[in-house]
Amino acid sequence: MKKLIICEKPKVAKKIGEALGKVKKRSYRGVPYYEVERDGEKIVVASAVGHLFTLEEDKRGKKFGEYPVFHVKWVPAWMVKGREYVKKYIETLKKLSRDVDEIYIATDWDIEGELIGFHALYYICGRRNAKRMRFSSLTREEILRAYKNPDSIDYGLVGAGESRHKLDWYYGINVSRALMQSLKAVNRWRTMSTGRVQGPALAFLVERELEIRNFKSRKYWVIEGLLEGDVKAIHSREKFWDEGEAKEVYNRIKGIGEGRVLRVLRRERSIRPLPPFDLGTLQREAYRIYKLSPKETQEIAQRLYEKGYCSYPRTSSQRLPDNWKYLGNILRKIGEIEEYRGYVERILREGRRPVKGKKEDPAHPAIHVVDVPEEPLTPKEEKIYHLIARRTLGVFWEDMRREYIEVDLEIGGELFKVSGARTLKRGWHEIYYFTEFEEKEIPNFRRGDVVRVKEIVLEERKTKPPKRYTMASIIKELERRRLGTKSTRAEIVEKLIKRGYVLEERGYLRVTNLGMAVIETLKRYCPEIVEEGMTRDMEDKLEKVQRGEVKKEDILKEAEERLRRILLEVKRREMEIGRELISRMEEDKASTRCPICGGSLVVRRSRYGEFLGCSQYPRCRYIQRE
DNA sequence: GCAAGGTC
Repeated sequence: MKKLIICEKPKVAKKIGEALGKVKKRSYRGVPYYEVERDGEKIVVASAVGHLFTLEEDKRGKKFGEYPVFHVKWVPAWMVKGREYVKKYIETLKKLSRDVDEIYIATDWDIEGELIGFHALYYICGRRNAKRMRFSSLTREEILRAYKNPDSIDYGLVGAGESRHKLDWYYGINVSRALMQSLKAVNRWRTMSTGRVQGPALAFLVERELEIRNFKSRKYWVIEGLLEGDVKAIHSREKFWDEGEAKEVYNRIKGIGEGRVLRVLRRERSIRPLPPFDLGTLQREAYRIYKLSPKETQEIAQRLYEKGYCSYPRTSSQRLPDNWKYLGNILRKIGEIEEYRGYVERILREGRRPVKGKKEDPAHPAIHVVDVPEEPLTPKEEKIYHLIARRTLGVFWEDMRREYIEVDLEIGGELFKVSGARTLKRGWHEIYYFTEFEEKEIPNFRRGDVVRVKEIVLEERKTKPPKRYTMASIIKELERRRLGTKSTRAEIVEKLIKRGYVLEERGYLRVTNLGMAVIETLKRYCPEIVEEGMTRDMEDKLEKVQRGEVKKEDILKEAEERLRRILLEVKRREMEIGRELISRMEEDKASTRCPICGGSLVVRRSRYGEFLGCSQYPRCRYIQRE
């Protein structure tokens, strides 16, 4: 009996192999796989590298840029630029599956995992049936349990997965093309895109942009009492919206030189260590502390993972593995680093347990360091590594103790407040010192004390518009709105920037006029693509497909018909839309400009086909090559 | 060339 186990990624193949027994590592065309003997059977554990197949348009008889298009098929992903490496994985699976009696699918337990596994089985191994290992963590016990009690493939889930890809393709490709063809209709060109995630993401950036544009600042007044020793007391009303009222209070008390302490409230608070990193939190912290973009942080974390220094980065878990032996080993390793030794020794000696965060991920634990770098890291890798290391260690450490003091003060019959805060014990903050806590010492007020008031100040202030999103805050917002996945959010944001819909300006994301125009156009013609409800709606439909309540062909057909109607209308108005987009784009002086002379780029035709050239030809002979 | 999703 010979068995083949197909995993989602190489690292998991290794883990599963090792859980099943003593492995022999082999490789074919540079792709590793693992052989194990178990109960007299030979087991080969190999893997995919995520999706091995991708959707491609059936271009027969189609012109470039034509829409609508709905005829797509699955093709090997190595046919796509930049993904050539997929080929050797497909070839390896093909070779290994030739003489096996039984196949186990051991991809991640989710919609994409089911599809990845089925595609490998169907297109590479030429089978429809296999056993299915489902595990929610990669511990030895869990892997063995999944191996001994295999499930079967959930074809409903496979159908839902296929539908997810196709729906995203239908909407994304067609509406993107409609935008581009609208430009082309007025003889201009520019890469444009939108989709189920990009659309709503840009839409809520636009929403914030409009809030800022339409913001009317309001005046308000604050009254402060300056006390001895540079202490500020603030009138308990905080904001006076009425100038007359503020002045009345101010005039009444401005000459008063004394105040009386009514109440002193001291509260001690314990602050638990910040939980271990999920990807989103790591991205936010790396941006906040080092100004690394979420995409770069993700790439660095991926490299640290590949080098074996950190755990799997694409996780939404905030919990370390629940395995003391494993954690102990890791801690001992981190303890080899001089600056961490003292902490590690105490954690081990006292058997300290890590705190957990709220978020969980069935497939992976929180991001943690797993080893000490042997080779020197780049400066940025160094930063991320130690950020993760300190976070990991801090999770085991003691609570921080803080004291917050609130003082109520009476000045001329008005209530004022003074607040102070200080750290009593740093605890975990000693290790993970990247968060700042305000230290605001105030005198030791006691109830009944009479305090000298040096001056009463009346200040006019203005309300401020809401802040724009940053690279970091938008990732969190996407997460909150359940748009995109932990793996794709950073890329989505970069894409909006690349398209010229959004600019990063002094650290803040500002929507360009083009970005605004794209959303306005989409809202007018196909509002569903800018509504985040579309994701929710799609998920509902996919669940029905999975449960077998609806046929995938039906929901695909429905989407197709709907899009055909919408796109027909868009096509009829291409020139109008194109003109609108162009005029808004010009306001941005965006990169439709010729980089040589500043003229605009226009579509030109030669006997070799169409190309983009400078409008100033023949004065300027610039041609854009892509 | 356009999406979104997996992974190196």
